Amino acid sequence: MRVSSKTDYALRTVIDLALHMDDGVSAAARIAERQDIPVKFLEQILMILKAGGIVESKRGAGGGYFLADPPSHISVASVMRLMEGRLFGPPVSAQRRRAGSVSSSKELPFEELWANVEAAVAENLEKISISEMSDRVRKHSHTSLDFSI
Amino acid sequence: MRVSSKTDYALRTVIDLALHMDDGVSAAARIAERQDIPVKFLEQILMILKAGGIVESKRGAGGGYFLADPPSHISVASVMRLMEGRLFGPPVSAQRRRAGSVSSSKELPFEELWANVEAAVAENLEKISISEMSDRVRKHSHTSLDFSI
DNA sequence: TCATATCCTACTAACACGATAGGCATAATG
DNA sequence: CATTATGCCTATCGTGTTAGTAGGATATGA
Ligand code: FES
Ligand code: FES
Repeated sequence: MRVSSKTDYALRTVIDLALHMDDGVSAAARIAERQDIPVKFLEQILMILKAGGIVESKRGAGGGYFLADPPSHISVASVMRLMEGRLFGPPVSAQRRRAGSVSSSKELPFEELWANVEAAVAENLEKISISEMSDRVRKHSHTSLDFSI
Repeated sequence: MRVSSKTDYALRTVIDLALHMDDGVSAAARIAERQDIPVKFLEQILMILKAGGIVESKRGAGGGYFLADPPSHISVASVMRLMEGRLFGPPVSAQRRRAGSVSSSKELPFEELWANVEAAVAENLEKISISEMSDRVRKHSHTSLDFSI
């Protein structure tokens, strides 16, 4: 079970915007090179983030993107939910499709199981804000100047 | 983020085996029809479950599969981990592949994040045993005889 | 008017997933 | 011994999702 690249990129993007709030707006191209994300792919991600109310934008020359809310008010969960839909969902097996989503009573224990896990994940990710994440990133880029070969 | 059908099938299979322990071994074909899983697909899943030490098998006529351990000693987590690899892992983005898994220090906060979530998921799933799951299933197939149209 | 942006849609390549197929190996049964 | 029932193993395939590209329309500041 892996997180999608899209979600990964989205998180990096939002954190990047938090780290560069003072510089005013950030053009997609700027973010892309800072975070090493394919520009055109990033544009799509930014559209989703905008539709989801996480970032706002300013068009035209000198334009770019910026966070719609203070970083401390944005949770990792909200970003992830926007990109992934459910944080931890049940499978949509062919079996289920054959049954036509008639969720028989035998399915209930499974639904309960997955719901519990999803709740655990949500609890975890709701607690972490983008400002916490950006703090961590900042700390790490200071401490290690990376003299490795 | 959805659980794969493979994991879903594997769980149902193991629970099915728990429910039919008295009948001796269960042939793959039996399990397949009881759980409505494509037989040949199930065979592959059973191979994995066997390699993972969760089920054992008896070959030849009258053969079949059975649990390697008592259901109370098998956790949902162990089955799921076997099928999915990591319970909740980081993405393997092209970015990361370009970097050649050099996990720079900037990645650490992310690794920490995913590791925490994975731990939460694990904690949740480690607690639930197959015997609990089979109990729940049993209870539900008794209580509701499903007179729905 | 030009350069620099966002915005939007369509397309495509690669991969993962769910599933299928065919055949070999082993064991029970008569 | 032949037959039948099973597990064991590998290859292949169709489809959907994912990750990434491409091109251009639209807006804005200088
Ligand atoms: S026992 Fe009925 S869903 Fe938990
Ligand atoms: S602050 Fe958590 S990884 Fe360094």
